[in-house]
Amino acid sequence: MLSKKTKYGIKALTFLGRQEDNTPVAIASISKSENISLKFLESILLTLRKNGILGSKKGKGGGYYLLKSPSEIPMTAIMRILEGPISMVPCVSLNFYEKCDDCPDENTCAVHNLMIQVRDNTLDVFRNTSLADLCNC
Amino acid sequence: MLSKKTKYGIKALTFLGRQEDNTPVAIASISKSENISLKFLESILLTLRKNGILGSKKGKGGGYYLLKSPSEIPMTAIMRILEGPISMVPCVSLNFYEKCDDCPDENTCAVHNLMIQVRDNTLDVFRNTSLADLCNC
DNA sequence: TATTAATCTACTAAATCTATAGGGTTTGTA
DNA sequence: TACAAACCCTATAGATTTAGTAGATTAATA
Repeated sequence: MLSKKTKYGIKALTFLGRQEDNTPVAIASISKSENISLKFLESILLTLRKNGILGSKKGKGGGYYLLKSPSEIPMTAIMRILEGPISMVPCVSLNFYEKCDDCPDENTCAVHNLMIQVRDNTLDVFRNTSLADLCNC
Repeated sequence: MLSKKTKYGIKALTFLGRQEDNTPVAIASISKSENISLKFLESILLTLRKNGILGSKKGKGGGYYLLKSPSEIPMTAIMRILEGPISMVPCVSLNFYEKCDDCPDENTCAVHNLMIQVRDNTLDVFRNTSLADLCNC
């Protein structure tokens, strides 16, 4: 299941990507427009900033803005920052690999081999989608 | 993330599918062989039985066994029973649909449209995989 | 019939995660 | 200087996950 954190994050990013110019947008504006709890959104945008997706401006007229053009932001990046691993199990994760405690041999593990397929398919979607694609729908 | 419940469930089913004949296998055997907590596995197998995947036999010489041949058990069924919806958001779920509170219009929701793609790809994998495929690796 | 081996049922519990709320601090701008 | 906004820290209720404990029930067998 997609966490609300990710869902809200994507919605906020899409909202920012749809802005005419790239002037900062206040959290409160996004919160109202997208029906997202203000304080929750605050923490989400903060992690997006810390991970190089967003920039911020403090004080009056401040807010958040995209650091790159939406077409240059792949969904893989967004998903990994907000949701974490794209794989359903750590043992098939490219960026967050971890060995399973219980499994003696990955090569003969049914779950492992199945989840590699799922990962590849999901990855295909996210790699071929940028924030720009989400903004145009 | 795949829950341990699902992971263990799949491993147990694979173990059962790899048996020579279809005589009942005791939970304890599966538990030892697959490194799964006995009582946790017990509850997992119970739900698989209640959902028509497994049969059980009580008393001495009892245990669990597959009700159908592995090739007749699609992974979609197993996943839905153990993990629940295959979709990452309820608003794109075929079997567990729910409307989002926050979203005014699904057709223009970026998350919705993205997750439909993910669902379709994941579904493809599960639909084209049966338990038999997992047993042969 | 007594024993044993197994499933079944119910309750509990620790740990972690999720989604939020509150309050105070800092910084930039008008 | 006043204000508006991001920033930071803490707490927390609730849900979910992952078990563990205790016992009841059932069936085969000696």
